[in-house]
Amino acid sequence: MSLTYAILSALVGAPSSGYDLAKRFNPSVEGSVGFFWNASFQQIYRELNRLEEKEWLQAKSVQQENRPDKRIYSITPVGEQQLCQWISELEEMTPIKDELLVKLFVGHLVPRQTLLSKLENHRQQHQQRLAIYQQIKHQYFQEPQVLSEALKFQYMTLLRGIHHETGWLSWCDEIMPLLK
Amino acid sequence: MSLTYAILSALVGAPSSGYDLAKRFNPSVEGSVGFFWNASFQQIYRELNRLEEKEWLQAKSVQQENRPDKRIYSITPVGEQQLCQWISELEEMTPIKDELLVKLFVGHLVPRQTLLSKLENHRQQHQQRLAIYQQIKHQYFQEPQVLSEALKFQYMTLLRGIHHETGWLSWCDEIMPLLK
DNA sequence: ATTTTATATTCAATTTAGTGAATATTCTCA
DNA sequence: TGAGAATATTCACTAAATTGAATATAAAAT
Repeated sequence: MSLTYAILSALVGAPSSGYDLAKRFNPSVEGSVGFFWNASFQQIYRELNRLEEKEWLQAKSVQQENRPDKRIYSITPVGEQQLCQWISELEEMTPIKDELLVKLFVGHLVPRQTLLSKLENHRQQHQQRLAIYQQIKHQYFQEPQVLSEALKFQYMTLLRGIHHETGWLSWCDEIMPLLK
Repeated sequence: MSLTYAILSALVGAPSSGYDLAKRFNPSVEGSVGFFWNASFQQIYRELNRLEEKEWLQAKSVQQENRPDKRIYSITPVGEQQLCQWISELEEMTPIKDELLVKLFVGHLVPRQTLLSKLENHRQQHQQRLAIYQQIKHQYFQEPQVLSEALKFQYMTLLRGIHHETGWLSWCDEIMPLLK
């Protein structure tokens, strides 16, 4: 259900085409909803059509000369009202669901090197993702206390990404010695 | 696809009924797969039937006197082989998908107190979950260096849970002042 | 001139996940 | 004795996610 609201949220203050949205739903784009939600372009276009039909979004066709024409979606008052209501609802903690941990749980069934390689690989990926987040932090959020309201909230989600990645790194560092 | 393998993993060395499995797929049961995967009992029974049909699992009916009869599932050699092959495959980092962060991203649309209450609530839930994990750690994993191979891997997944919760707590502590 | 890449979107099919309702047995507690 | 809780499982429906294919325009690269 949340893709609905993730799209609505992404469009608040930033009307976008499906194509642009799809890019923003990718985790390595700055200031992006990709920090905390992701979806394929097919999912996004489908959801945009549903939301337009419900009139939570409205679309404006834009003729372009240098590229194919596109449709820019923006949130309607009804959509914003629905979004606000959803925000106010109670939500549960998101449970962990992670393939790597399933694999590790029965790690004794495979050679040690298999898992060690996986962990080294994951560690590196988390390190890279963290570097992206840190770069965004330094570029756009040098002085958090002077940010606009809207940006302050985006900064908080970025911080969540940073804590997420540092948590993975410290875990890797703690368990890799146990594996050797 | 991973529920398949999460179930296979859960049954390695611990044949169980659907009912017992369903309990183990709950995050607050010690030594449990619930640390890193969760599923409803309906999902689990359905998947057990599929896996029995594929002969990755076999079931043994057990008559009981004090309770309704049950079927105990255990992994077959084919199932274990499939599990090992899946473990060896490459997996991606699991992207974050979190409702609370979607809500926070557009937090400026609602009163501050709404989000502050949510954060306090989440902080408390993560704190409680962490306490459960710490308790399990102290009870079963006092001396990690002397654990059996199988238990050492389970310990690593428990540590992941601990890092996950501490990461959430430190994030809450960092952002809550920004919200006030 | 042709291929590739980027922009921009749609449709169909399948798989996986999630929810609600229902059934049956036995124990415990009032 | 009857209600409720715990054990044990199945069926049906709906929603969400995944995958593959397809179409079209225009720029850039070979």
